[in-house]
Amino acid sequence: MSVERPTLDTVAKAAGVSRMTVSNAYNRPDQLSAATRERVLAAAAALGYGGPDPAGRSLRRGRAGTIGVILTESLSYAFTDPGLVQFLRGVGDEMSAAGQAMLLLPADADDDGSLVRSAIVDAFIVCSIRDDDPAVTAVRSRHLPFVSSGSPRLPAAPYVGIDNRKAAVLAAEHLLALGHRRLGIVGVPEEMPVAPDSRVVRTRQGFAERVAGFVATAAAVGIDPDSVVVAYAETNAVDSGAEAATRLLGRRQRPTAIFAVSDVLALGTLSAAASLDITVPGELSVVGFDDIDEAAHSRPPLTTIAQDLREQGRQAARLALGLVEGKTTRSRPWRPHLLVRESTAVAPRSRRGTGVTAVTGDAVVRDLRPSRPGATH
Amino acid sequence: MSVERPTLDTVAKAAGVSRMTVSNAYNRPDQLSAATRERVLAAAAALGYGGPDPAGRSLRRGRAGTIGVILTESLSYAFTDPGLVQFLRGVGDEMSAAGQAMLLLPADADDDGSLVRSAIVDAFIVCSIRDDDPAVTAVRSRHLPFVSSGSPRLPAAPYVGIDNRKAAVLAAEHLLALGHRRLGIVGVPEEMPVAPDSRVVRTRQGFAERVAGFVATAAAVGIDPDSVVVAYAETNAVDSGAEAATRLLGRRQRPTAIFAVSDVLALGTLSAAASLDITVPGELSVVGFDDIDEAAHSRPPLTTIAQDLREQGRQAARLALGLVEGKTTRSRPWRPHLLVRESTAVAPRSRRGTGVTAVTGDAVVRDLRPSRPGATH
DNA sequence: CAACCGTCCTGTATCGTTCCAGACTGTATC
DNA sequence: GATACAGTCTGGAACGATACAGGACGGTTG
Repeated sequence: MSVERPTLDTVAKAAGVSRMTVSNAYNRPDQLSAATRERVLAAAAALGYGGPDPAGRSLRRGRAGTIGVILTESLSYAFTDPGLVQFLRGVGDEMSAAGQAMLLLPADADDDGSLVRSAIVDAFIVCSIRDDDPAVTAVRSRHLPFVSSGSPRLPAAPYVGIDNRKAAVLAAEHLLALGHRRLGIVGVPEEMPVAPDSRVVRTRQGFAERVAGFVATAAAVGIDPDSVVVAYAETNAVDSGAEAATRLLGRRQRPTAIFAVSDVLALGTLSAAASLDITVPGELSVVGFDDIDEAAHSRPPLTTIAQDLREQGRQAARLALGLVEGKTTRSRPWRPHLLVRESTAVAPRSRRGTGVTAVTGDAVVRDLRPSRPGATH
Repeated sequence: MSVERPTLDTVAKAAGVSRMTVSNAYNRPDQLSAATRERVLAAAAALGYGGPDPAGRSLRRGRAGTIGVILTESLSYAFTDPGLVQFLRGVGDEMSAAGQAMLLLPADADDDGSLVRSAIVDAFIVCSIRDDDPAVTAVRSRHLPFVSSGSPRLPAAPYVGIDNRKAAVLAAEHLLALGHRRLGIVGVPEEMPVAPDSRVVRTRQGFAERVAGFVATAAAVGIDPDSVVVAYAETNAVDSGAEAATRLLGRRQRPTAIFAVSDVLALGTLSAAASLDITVPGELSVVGFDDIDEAAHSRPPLTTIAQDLREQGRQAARLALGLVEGKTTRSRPWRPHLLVRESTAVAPRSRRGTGVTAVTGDAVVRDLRPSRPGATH
């Protein structure tokens, strides 16, 4: 037993052939006779040779056969976010199909970008990381193709994602059309510390845009923006969402409708309402965001802004794989839509006037649409 | 703009230094003067050099800085299994801490093991894949250290996981102690086709052992093993679980207690019961397996066999990282335990005799414990 | 003045593979 | 009998990086 790992040369010598023949035995069986191949593989087995070293191959070929996925947060947190998991699932779909592997890189363990710099990949997919994060800087400096996804849209890179502001408008329109005038929002701070002990990852999943879009839409029909109270959850987790919603629902004039900037938070909101014996949608309407799997199975099933995160993941992967091949496909922005389930209903009869003229839902919706469609591009 | 990517040599020539000095500018700033370093980096930037190529480094250093995680199924399916996600989360914890990345390899896209053979990693973690799967064969042939996890325990490799049979005994003991005698099981076929269009991955997450352990325990107190009906779900998913449970609950003599071999299936069972207006735990007790996050939040909260999958992931990662360093740490087998929440209760008064002598819970439990503890090791 | 120091930098060898051009067979073709 | 031609196999030259040994140099020391 030698400590040295055998190489193509070792095997070649043992089998009495050239190095190249050994390589061919593994990679191009048609380039040598079956007998020779047999002999070579036998020699390799005897030496405990593990097959051509991928590191050598990757160097020579100039391809890694791997796409790097850079996650906003620690891997640990990433897996707790069902939306992100859906996205990764989509990426995985395409990777499997392309026979490639995916390398998961946590941005939070990578203050100096060293993980990114040492990743043996052909391209990157960057998930919801701000432009000024060291991980993004590192990606740029690698001069490898990359795709940005989620939010924000990184300059000079193909982007997969939705317009969060516009998406939130859909939620607001829906609730206003149902007659709701006392509105609340469960949000997440712009820069969310992922865990108490982790550095503040400069993440931005578009939560702020969602809040802004919602408030602006409400304001457009005469609702005082300051009356739309935003309760911030500490993190994007069910428990935090429940905690924030409890604060909102404990207020003197509690809202009749809550927009949660993610389904996870919306689930927390449902749970908070249940604890306080507030019926949904009878006394409280709840709209979520993302349409994660659980949204369909909650009680009641969640009305939400659906963005097909899995398909977005697929598209991001296709884009990245295409870039490796030198294709510069452009992707169209993604279209979210409102998915009405059972967590929203007509506003309960208010105990006092709201000061806002009642309008029919349809009228409101029409009024709120951009007057010059497409001009916002 | 040249098509050629610049290398250390290109930069060295441009900066008027040796190749090694450029390398040091990136990797060992203390090995050269600040002025030279500045000059080198400026030249690199001007040329659009992306920093030392990790492929070359990996070849030379003989380390990849990456652990490969081989998943039973397509990446797509993997992300839908909360238990597996928890495990991956644990792996991620350790990887982040060690400053390493994790490479996700779907076994199903890898009929011939080519993905495994071309993975640039220092070690593998194999998740719930049978010994005879091509992916496992490929791992073996790589002669790299690897850890097996879940089930089955692969020969000659460190293992992280529980004894599924013993774990299921805990579930059976609990239900029997509550007086249940008409028992049902929601299981998953031994070889589960992950998706209609995918090859049959030869997976085994220990589901069969769980069924066997449960039935044997019931038999030990005089229950006819054939009376313990097993309904097989097509896949390990909530909907499939609900479908299987519905079959079980539609039987003439419907069971008063159901053991689901995973929490996901148990959640499906709860949902099926709700649809059929069967109260849990009043008319039906349900025990799950895994203790995924959702188990605590279901209605009612799920009694389950807890195995700390996240911690198992951590341990698997530590083991793998250790093996790379040449440490041959041995791990002890993992200990599952029964976590009683609110989905189980004393059996409803039976409408007819069961033919089994009533025994107290405690007595049953004691009787069922192995007579020679430790002898099964 | 020789010996020696630390700092900064260079040159060569090597990691394990694959590409490429060509050489050597033996058979078929003109 | 020369030519062409697959089918096999070989040796040299990259691929892009790092390890390592050592050289140049200005300065200190005895």
